[in-house]
Amino acid sequence: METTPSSLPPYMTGLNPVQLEAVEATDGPVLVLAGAGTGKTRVLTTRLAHILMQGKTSTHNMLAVTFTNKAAREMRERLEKMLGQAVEGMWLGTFHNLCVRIVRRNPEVVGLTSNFTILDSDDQIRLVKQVLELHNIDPKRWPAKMILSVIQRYKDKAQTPADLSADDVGDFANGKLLAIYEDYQQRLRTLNSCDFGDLILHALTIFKKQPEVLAQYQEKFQYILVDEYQDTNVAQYLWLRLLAQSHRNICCVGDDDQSIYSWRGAEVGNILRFEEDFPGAKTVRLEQNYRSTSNILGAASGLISHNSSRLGKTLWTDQEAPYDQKVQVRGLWDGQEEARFVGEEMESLQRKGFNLKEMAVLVRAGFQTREFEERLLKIGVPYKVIGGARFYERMEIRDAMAYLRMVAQPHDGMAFERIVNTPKRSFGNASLQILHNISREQGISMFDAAWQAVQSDVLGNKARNSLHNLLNDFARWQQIAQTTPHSELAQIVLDESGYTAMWQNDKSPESPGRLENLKELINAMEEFENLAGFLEHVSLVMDLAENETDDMVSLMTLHAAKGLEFDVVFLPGWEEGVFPNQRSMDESGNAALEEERRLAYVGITRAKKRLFISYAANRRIYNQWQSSVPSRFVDELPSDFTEVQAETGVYGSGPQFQNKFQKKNYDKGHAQVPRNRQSPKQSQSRFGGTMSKKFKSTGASSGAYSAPKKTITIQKKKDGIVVGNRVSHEKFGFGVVRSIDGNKVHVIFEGAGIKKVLKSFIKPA
DNA sequence: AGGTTAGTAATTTTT
DNA sequence: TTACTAACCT
Repeated sequence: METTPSSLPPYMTGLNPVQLEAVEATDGPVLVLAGAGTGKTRVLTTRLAHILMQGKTSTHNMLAVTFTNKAAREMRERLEKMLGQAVEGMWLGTFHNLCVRIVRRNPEVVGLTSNFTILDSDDQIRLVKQVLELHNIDPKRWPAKMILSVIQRYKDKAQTPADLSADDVGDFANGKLLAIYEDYQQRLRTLNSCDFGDLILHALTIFKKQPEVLAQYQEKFQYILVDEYQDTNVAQYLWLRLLAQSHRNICCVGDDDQSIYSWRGAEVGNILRFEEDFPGAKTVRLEQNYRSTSNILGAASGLISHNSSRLGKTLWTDQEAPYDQKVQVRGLWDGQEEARFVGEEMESLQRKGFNLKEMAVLVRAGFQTREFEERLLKIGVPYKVIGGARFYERMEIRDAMAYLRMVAQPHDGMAFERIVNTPKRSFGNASLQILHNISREQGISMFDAAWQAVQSDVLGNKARNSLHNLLNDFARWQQIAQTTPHSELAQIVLDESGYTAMWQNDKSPESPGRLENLKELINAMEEFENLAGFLEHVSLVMDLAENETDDMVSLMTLHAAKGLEFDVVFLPGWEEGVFPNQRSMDESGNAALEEERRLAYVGITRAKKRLFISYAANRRIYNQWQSSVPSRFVDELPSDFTEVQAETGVYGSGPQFQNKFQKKNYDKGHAQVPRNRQSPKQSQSRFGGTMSKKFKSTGASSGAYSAPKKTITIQKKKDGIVVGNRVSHEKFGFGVVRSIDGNKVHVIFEGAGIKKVLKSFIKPA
C-alpha cells in the first residue's frame, strides 16, 4: 500500500493516491469506478468522514444510499468508528428505507394514510391472482408471478399505468395488462398498502406533485453518496437526479463489471451514462486490488475482457503473494466426483492451515448446493448455506406476522386472508368469497365485511360461528395490546388463536423447527420499542444478523456472494447451459451472456488466495443423466493464469485439450447412439438409473462445440418399463408401452386409449 | 370443506 | 428428483 504524507489527518492515512483523490473530490459530481477488492468501502466511509471533518456540512445535510441493510449498517459502523462518535441525523439507509420516510411524511399525495403497510412478495402474488381472476385470465398461460414481475419492471422504469399506452404493454395477459396493472394499484390503495417498487415511485410522485416538498429535500441534501450505482434502476436514478439537482454534490460508486441484477430492473446504462447525466463529472478509477493474487486477477481480467459494453478498468496488484498458485481448472466425470474433489481440497487446505470459514462454494443456482451439502455431510465438514429461505419468509413466521399485523391494523386485508382459516376454522374459500363480495360492493375492508357477515345470515352456521369467535379474539387482543408488552402479546395471540397448537399437533418432521422459529420471532421482537416499529422493520429488513464465529464452509449463489471475500473459492458447474445459464440466454440473448460473464467475474474476484473452477462431463438433472460441454467461460480464462486438469475420459473444450486425451473404448454390449452436440438440451443421454463406474466414458470431442459426439445409452431394465412391454396403471388399467420420454411414458391402454403418464404411476404387468 | 391425485415445471432475488 | 397447483373425489 502506498504511503501518504504524515500531514494528512489520521483517518486518511494509508490511502493510495487514487483513493485519496476519490476522498478529496468532495464537491461536484463524481463517479468512482471501484473494481472488486480495491478498498471501495474504505474510500466511501473516509469520504463521508472527510466531508464532516472539513466542516463542509453536518450529518443532517448528508444522504448516503445503499441497496442492502447490511451495507448501510456496515457503512454506519465504520463511519462511527472513524469519527469516534455516533452518527446521528444522517439519512443513511437503503433506497427503500429512505423512501418510506419520505412517503410517510406526505402519504396523502399518493392516496395512502401514514400507517400504510408494505406488502411482502407473497401478498403481492396473492393480490395479483385476485386481479387476474377478476379479468378471467388463464392462470396457466399467464401466471401471477409473471404478471407481477412485468408490473415490477414497469415500476423499476418509473412507469405508472398513466404513463403507458395499450401499445406499450402489447398482448400480455390477452392485452389486458394495463387494466390489470391499474386494478392492482387500485387494490393496493384500498388496502392502504404499497409494494417495494411503489416506495420509490410514490416518493417520485410526491416530488412531482409537491414541488415545495422536493425543494426542501433538495436544499437539505448538500452531499449525496450512492453505493453500488450499477445496480440502480431508472426510478432510483430519477430519484437521485432530482435530489442532487440543487447542490450537485453527488458521488456515485460502482463497478459496471459487477452489474448482475439487470433481470431485476437494474440499468447498467446509469453508470455508463454518468458523465452525460452530470456534465463536468469527475471520474476516478480504483484499480489497485488488495484482495487477490495476480493469477486470480489475471483470470478475472481476461474473462471480463470478452464483454463489450464496459467502461474499462484493469485490476492490478503489487502483492507478492506466497500463495500465488495458478487458478485450478478441473474437468470431472460427474457431479459427485466434482463434489468429492471439492471436499478433498477443502480438507487438504484445512490441513495446510486455511480456516473453513474462509472457504466458499459459489454456484449459479440454489439447487446446485445440494450435491455439495451431501458430500460435506458425508465427510463431516461443517457448512452453512447462505441465502435460501430467509427467516421472515418462512411460512410460520409469515402466519405469525399476519396475526400481529391484524392486531396492529385490523383492516390489513392481506393479513386477514392469510390467517382467517389458519389454523383450520371451517372457513373455506366459499366463505371467503362471500366476504370479498361484501368488501368490494361496499368498499369496506375485509375486517369490516367480516363483522357485517357475522351479524347477518350470509354465511353458513359453522363458518359464521368460527368467524365470530375470531373477531372477538381480535377485539380482545387489541385490548390486551394497550397494556401488555408486544412480545408478550405475540405469545398470547399465537397461543389463543390455536396457531401454536396447530404445529404442536402436527406430526411432520418440520414442526419442531417451526415452533423454534416462532420462539425466535418473539425473541427478536423484544429488541423493538413497539409493535408498529417491529412490523416496519420486518417489512423492510428481511434479514436476521447471523453469527460468524463458527468455522464453517459457506455455500451460496454467486449473486449472494457479491461483496464478500474468501481465501479459497470453489466455482463448480462451469458448463454450457448451467453457467452461462441457458434460460437466461434464451430470454435476453447477448446481453444475458454478458451478464453471466460478469457473474463469473464476480465469482472469481471473491477469491483471495486460491481459486478452483470445475465442470462435470455428466450431470443428473431431475433424475436424468445429461452430458454437458464445458462452459465457454472456461475457454475464456487466459491460459497464463490457469492450470487445467481433466479426468481421463473427460474432455475439455479449448485448444489446450485437443488430442490430449485418448478416446476410451465403449463397454461392449451397450447401445451407442451418435448424436449432434449442439446445445446441452439436445445432447442428452439418458441412463435409466445410476451407472456403474466402469461404464464411465463419454465420446470424444475433437473441437470446441461442433464436432459430433458419441454417448452410450443404457437400456435399463430395472423398472421393467420398456417399449412394447405390458404395464398396468391404477386408474387406466392395462396397456402397452409405446414410447418413453424421460419419466413420462406413452401407454396404449386397453380401456382408456393412449395416455401420457408418469413412469412412477405404472407397474410392469 | 378438505384431502387426494395427476400434471407440470424446474435460474439469479440486495428491498 | 421435488414442489406446486388445479381438478377431482369424499
